[in-house]
Formats: sequence, structure tokens, C-alpha cells
Amino acid sequence: MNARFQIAIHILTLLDHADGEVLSSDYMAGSLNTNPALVRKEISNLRNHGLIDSKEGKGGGYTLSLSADKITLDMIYRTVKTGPLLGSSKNQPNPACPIGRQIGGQIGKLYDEVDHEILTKLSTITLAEFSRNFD
Amino acid sequence: MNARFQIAIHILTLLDHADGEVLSSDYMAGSLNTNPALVRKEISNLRNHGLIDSKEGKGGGYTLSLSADKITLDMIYRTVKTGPLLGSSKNQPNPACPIGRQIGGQIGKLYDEVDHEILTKLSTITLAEFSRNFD
DNA sequence: TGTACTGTAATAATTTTAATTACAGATAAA
DNA sequence: TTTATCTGTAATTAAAATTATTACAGTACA
Repeated sequence: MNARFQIAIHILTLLDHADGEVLSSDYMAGSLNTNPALVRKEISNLRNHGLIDSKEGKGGGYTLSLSADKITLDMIYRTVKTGPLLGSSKNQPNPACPIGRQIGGQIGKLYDEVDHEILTKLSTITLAEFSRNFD
Repeated sequence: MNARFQIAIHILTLLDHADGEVLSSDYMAGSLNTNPALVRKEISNLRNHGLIDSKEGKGGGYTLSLSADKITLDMIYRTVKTGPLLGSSKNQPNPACPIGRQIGGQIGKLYDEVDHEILTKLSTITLAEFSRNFD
């Protein structure tokens, strides 16, 4: 998931710098140093979350759906996130033990709190701000 | 790492509830529903970080090194943590691209900020408080 | 000296993640 | 209307990370 988050931000940063011009998955794969299908796969996800528009066919490619100062990093993070960042393990502690029985729930609560903290932090940073750090 | 954090907290919670009595890796493996060697391995790490004392030989086992209200969850998290929580991917973007060249550093900075946020949050919770939630 | 523990290395199994290939569908332009 | 260029997505393979297990030497108590 770490790698996917990086890929997603990378893609969106490229699109922001493209300034409205469409970019192809092939071009982006060059910058990411990976193959186009992987890029398209991640873009497919970003599009489902409303961050990217695509155009098929010759001369097609991708653009941002929203202006970069309307995209916060938590929005990007959410597209890539499955469960809580820290969890959740598939450990199956012993239900006959009081600690074992309750640990999952208690850890879950903790992870949710931490997750909320992360999302709040990421929501204070826009793609535009992030993207501005590049020469 | 997620699972290891859960295992570490689980172990420490058991020890807190044991109230000074030594617990064996075998007993804890019962609560964790896993095997003793795995428990000992994680404990070995916790001991290296000064959280657990061990006693070898017959009648041996484990106790907390510190009172549970002196152990904060960030201390536990640090024992299990290798790099930043979100990172760091081994992607190797294209250095010939301005974005590709700098993305690693920019992401790294971001991850460090997020990490700091998480540690700060975890430092506000003691093992004693966490442990108190169990019946 | 036997029993009950820890400590740790080595290895095997499993799961997860990432990368690749392949090809059908869409669009624009010649 | 055909060709070139691009997206969309499924299927597969490859690689990596994680977790689990086995095994056994070392230590301490009775």
C-alpha cells in the first residue's frame, strides 16, 4: 500500500505539472520507471474516486478532475487505503482467555484513533502545495 | 509489522495483568494462539528495548521491566517499527524526470511528518490505560 | 541429575504485493 | 473505412515480505 500511495501521488503530481494537457500512461510509466499497465491500473482506481478524468482512443490520456488546490492528500490516501493503516492483523487469539478475547476490539479502537489522526494530518496538505515543492 | 505490534501489546497486556508474577512463553502462546518460539522472539525484541525482564531456567519466564503507567504506546510501537509507517517503497523512479528525481525525497519528508504525528498520538496513551479496558 | 524453562538459528510455508503480458474497445486522423 | 494510437481490464507470473515451525543448546532450580 505504501508503494501504491507513492505511485498515486506521483501520478497526480505529474498531472498537476502538465497543467491541463493530457498525459498518456506510457509517458507516466517513463517517469515512474514502470510499465503502463500498472499506471493505468492505479489511475483506474483514482478515476473511480473522482480525482482523474480519462479520454480513450488516439490522442487520449489523463487529466486532473479537480484543481490541485481542491485535492488534499487524505483524499489520495483514501483511494489506496483498505483498512486502518496499522491493522488489521488476522491473528486469532484464544477466546478462552479474557485478554485474547478482547484484544482485537481494543486494538481496533486504537487503530481507528491513529487512523483518524493520520487522515487529519493529511487533510491539511493540498496536492498543489505538495506539487509546488518540485523545481 | 501490524501483526507484530498487536503481538507486542498483547504480551505486555498479559504481563501487566499478571501483576508481577512471571509468565512463560508457553502460557502466552496459549492466549495468542500461536507457538512459544514466536512469542519468545518478539519478547527478545521487547527486552532489547528495555520493556521486559526475563529469567531463564526452571520456573523462569517474563515480567515487565517498568510499571505499566511508565510505558507509553509509542515506546511499544518503536520496538516494532523499522522505517516510517507509510514508507518507504523501493520504487526507483526515472532520475531523468524532474518529478521522478525528487519524488522520493518529498514523499520521505511527508512520511516523516505523518510518523511524528502517530508517535505523538501514541505517546499520550499508557499501557496501564490500555490494559485497564479489559474486564 | 532430571525437569522446565529461555535463547536463537534455520528453515519452511504462506500470504501479499508487484510486475508483466495480452488483447479487446475506443477515438482520431488519413 | 482503415490504420495508428491510446485506454480498460483480466489473467498470469514473479518476487518479496511475513509468519509459522522445528530443533536444539544453554540455564536454573529442586
